[in-house]
Amino acid sequence: MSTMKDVATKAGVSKATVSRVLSGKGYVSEATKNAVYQAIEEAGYRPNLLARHLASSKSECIGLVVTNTLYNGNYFNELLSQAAQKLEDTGRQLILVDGKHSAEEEQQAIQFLLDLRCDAVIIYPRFLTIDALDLIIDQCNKPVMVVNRKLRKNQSHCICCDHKGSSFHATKYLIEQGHREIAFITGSPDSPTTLERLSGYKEALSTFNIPVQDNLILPGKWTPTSGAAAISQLLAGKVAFSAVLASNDEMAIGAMKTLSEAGIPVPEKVSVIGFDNIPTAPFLQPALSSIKDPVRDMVNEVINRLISMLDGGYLSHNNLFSSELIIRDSVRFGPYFTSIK
Amino acid sequence: MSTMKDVATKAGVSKATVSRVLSGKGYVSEATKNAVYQAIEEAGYRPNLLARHLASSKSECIGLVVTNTLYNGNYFNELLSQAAQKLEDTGRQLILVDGKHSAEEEQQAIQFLLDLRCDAVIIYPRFLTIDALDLIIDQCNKPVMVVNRKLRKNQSHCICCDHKGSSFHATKYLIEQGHREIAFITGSPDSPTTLERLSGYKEALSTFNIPVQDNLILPGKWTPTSGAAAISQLLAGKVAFSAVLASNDEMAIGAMKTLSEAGIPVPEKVSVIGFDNIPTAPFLQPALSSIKDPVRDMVNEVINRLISMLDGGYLSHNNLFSSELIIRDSVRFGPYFTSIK
DNA sequence: TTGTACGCGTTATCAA
DNA sequence: TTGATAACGCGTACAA
Repeated sequence: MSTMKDVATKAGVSKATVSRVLSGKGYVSEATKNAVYQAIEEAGYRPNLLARHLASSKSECIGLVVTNTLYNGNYFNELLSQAAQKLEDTGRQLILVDGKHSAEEEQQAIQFLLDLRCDAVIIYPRFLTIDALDLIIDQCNKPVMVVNRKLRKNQSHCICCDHKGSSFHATKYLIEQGHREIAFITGSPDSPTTLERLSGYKEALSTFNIPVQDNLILPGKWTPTSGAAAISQLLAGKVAFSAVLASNDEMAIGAMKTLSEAGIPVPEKVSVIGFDNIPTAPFLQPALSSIKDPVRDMVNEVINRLISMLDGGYLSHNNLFSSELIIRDSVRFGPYFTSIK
Repeated sequence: MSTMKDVATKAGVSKATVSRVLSGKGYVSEATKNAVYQAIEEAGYRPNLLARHLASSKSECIGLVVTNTLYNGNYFNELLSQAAQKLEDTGRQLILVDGKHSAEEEQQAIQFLLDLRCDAVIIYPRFLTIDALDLIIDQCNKPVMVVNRKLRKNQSHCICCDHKGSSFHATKYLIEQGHREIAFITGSPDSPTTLERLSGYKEALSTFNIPVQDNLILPGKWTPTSGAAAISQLLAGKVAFSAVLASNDEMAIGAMKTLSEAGIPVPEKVSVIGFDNIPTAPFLQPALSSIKDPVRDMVNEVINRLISMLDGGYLSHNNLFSSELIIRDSVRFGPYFTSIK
């Protein structure tokens, strides 16, 4: 690879002049400017970004850390594409690195980006605790934003979705439709989101003086298979239920499959609501109502706030974004298995 | 940020010694080693990767270029997660950068990775032509691999899926089931994959002496909506058909929705096959048969070959991977609209 | 308007 | 076993 020095000698000028031409800063005569451009062309010169970033201590890069176990599903796609598109306008590059599958590796990924001298870092955490994240932000001199985790200390460095609130509202909606036996399928036990959605469900029941039944709460793992298994378990136990709230759409889809195989029509006999809103789902299963997370809006806010930290100028703050309940079909009241009970 | 020099003075040694301790190369006494470790701890030292990579001209990074318009869909997810997981084992970092939405920007993204001195680059091209890609590989001194594009010149630098072959076989399968009026929904016109799948369809028809009917070939845009529209067009034109081959699963899903709304049972009256194999689809619509692209296998081969270019030692070559036809439900023969015709 | 010289934080090659 | 010192390629005061 040819360097700036090669270009300089070829054009008969010094390195400094070449640098000036490239950066557009400082005065250069038209004549030498052209000579330099020609030399660049002839040499097939390309700047070495490592050297440039090292010398200038700027990189115009924004890092994003996501665990590869999350490299699937609609949520990640929206996060990534929105971040990339939003950053396009600012002339910065988005760099995704793998958080792999442990808190330690997640932290290493952040360190990697920092060591690469990224201008800022976005974290969509999976394993790191709130305290660990707070500590990282404290110790780090670069702007850091955390998506989907409510921090204890650095609250302006995080953007969250009101999972508990939206779960509460979904449950409330079902109750208002007349449902009283509402099954709930949880997410993986290690996810904070799992707890938030579950607590929203419980709180709504309490608010309406409906007792929480443990046998209506089924453990899931975010997958269609686990959703299907949850319903099988319910049916095998002959537990009465007229509605299902699944902690994501994949599980809701699995649940609906089991229901339909058991000859239980949705939503005539059982209403189903999922979270996260898979785009293709309504095309296949209009009866699946869903709660749509405002991923795009959150990412938007994250980037805005990062830019403001870098350039200044941004003011408004909104930490907690609310989900939207999408009713794809009338959710009707028809308690199932009540007679059997 | 503290540097190696800080650590050196704190430990009472020279930079060179610190470097030796960190790299593990060269002889260092246990005593000074410990002193250095302690100084590193106290200083909260972190290596500057820019400087390291600059000095060593190695980065242990592999770049991946994908257009952000492709940051959705199952295909991208599999590509990304497989690449990340595969690279984990080799101790290298995967860096995804955005190819944005033009050939020029796609090339810039590659240049960016090269300028960052990535050890190798993987391209999943969307806009760059074969010739442009060949040129890039010729001019580039780093290993470059192209996914899903058959190059003219640097054939060992690309891995492809046999789209034409799999489309041929799917069509052949339908013909063998007795179908003769097979509708085909294309992908976006600017995609090479679109042409390959279409030509496989046409070739199969020719092979069995079935005339290609232009009014059975509908333009799609990869989306469920466009698939639905294609079938609407078919029905409005009262064109006879007993099977649909959609160029991806999203369109197949859209097509099935229109069919079911029109009261046409799948697969009893019309058989539908899609490409790419969305994981959740079978949970919702068992009647949708699909052709599964060997994304994981291809990425696997790409990484293997890159590693071999970097480290040496890899031998076998397989440029063209074949898809697998997944029949989710018996595809039956039942020409639709034949009576009307 | 241009060139010189130093710094950015490492690695790597010599001597010592 | 260690320490100077020269790269690595570029940005940038400062001087000319």
